[in-house]
Amino acid sequence: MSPEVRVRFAPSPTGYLHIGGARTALFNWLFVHHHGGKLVLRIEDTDTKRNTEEAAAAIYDGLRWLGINWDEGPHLGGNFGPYFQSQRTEIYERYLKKLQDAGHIFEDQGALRFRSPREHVIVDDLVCGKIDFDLTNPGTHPDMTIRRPDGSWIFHFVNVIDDIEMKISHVIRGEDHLSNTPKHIELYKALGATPPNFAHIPLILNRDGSKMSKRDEGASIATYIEQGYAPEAVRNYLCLLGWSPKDNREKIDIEEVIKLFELEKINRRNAAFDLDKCFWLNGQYIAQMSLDRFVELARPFLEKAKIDTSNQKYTREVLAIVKEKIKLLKELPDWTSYFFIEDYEFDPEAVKKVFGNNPKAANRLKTLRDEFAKVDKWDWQTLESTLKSLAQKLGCKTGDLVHPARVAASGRSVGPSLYHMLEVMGKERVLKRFDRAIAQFGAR
RNA sequence: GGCGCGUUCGUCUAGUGGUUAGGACACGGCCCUCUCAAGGCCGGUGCACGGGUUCGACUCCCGUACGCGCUGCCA
Repeated sequence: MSPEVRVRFAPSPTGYLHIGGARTALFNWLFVHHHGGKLVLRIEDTDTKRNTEEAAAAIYDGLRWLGINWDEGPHLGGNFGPYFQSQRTEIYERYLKKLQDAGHIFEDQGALRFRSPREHVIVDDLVCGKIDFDLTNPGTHPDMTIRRPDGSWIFHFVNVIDDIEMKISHVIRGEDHLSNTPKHIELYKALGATPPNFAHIPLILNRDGSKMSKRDEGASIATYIEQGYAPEAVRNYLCLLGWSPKDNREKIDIEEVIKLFELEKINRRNAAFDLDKCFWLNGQYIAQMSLDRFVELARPFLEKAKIDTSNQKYTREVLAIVKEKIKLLKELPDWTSYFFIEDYEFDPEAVKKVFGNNPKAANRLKTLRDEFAKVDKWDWQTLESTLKSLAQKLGCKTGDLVHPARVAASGRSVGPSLYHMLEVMGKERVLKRFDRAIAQFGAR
């Protein structure tokens, strides 16, 4: 018989989702999706009884954003709840009684400790292999505390109880727990339970190898949400930390990862988090995603910047031409605001560079304006050929017309392809903008 | 200190006894070009060190160094 695959992600509610936690959750999720089974989300709030829901919200948000859905847990329930440790006291009492009756527990200054059997414990880890821990020496491996004098529970105990009660088949967690595992196995044995399979995955560190803490750049998933990363890109990057498809692919969709994912192929060495590469991968995702998806991701960022997106067709056309330029969604307002308002500001640097020391620029712009006024078919191809033939006629470089036109129409020197930009803006708007610029910069 | 785990370009990685040690990010150069990007091409940088084993080690074994984790009445 092969029992159902049941895994869990068991964070404690700290108010944010750590990138390492997210990766642990992701590997659990991948494992379940590869084999079929259930992912349980369990909130380990033994220590902090207050504000659990609030502090756990960041975890829910982060997981949902990454597309990591759970099958049992908060908001969903399930047959093995409650899914908050703070609500499971009776269960823990029951198991404690069992251990006490069997003589495994002793009191020490009001706290309760588990008496170790003092044996070697073999941890047969799916990632790390067989490891022999010698727990015979009480000096180096003291009997663990399972309950404090105030009655609150210690992680090692409740974690094991919950995994037994929730019928967890595979414990996939950070390598920081590897050394705790033999202690946990002692508990399983004392309770007559079969230990689950264990898989300890490497940790995620900073670029310099130091431990990533809350303050470090990129440590919290909230950062990626705020900066405007595409969730599928961050998820892809996370997959590549400690795991690889082994065929040099970097951008690989999640369905493919699910198909290839195996715990045995996870690396054993800690990985440094490379924000540059995550950023690059995000750019790849944005460039290659559908326009529909881009529009969907862009919406909240435009709304937040109070950009009027009521003209959906126009908004979509604008987004289509800036899509290939954007690396982070938070850049969107900067790249698009001038499409939506007429009183956009002129970047002084750009004005100076284009009109400042070249009196001809405004005149050229005027000439271009008159040529454009005659254009009937207002598309980028026509605009390009019109502009280029005018440049030839005037004996100037294409850029001599392009730059003034760009500054006139957008107020800045950087932007998407000029011709596409003008096409999207439409003839009437463009001519008006040219007129405004000619009036403003031509008379000096 | 003790115990455990790890060590291939700066970073993520491929590689499991015989390879010019491959890819990607980042970096530098060139090309393309209306700006900024993107893209294309080229380039440098790596098997921690020392012993074995072997005809032959990045690859196997031992040691050293370094890193990380655990060693809590944190999780």
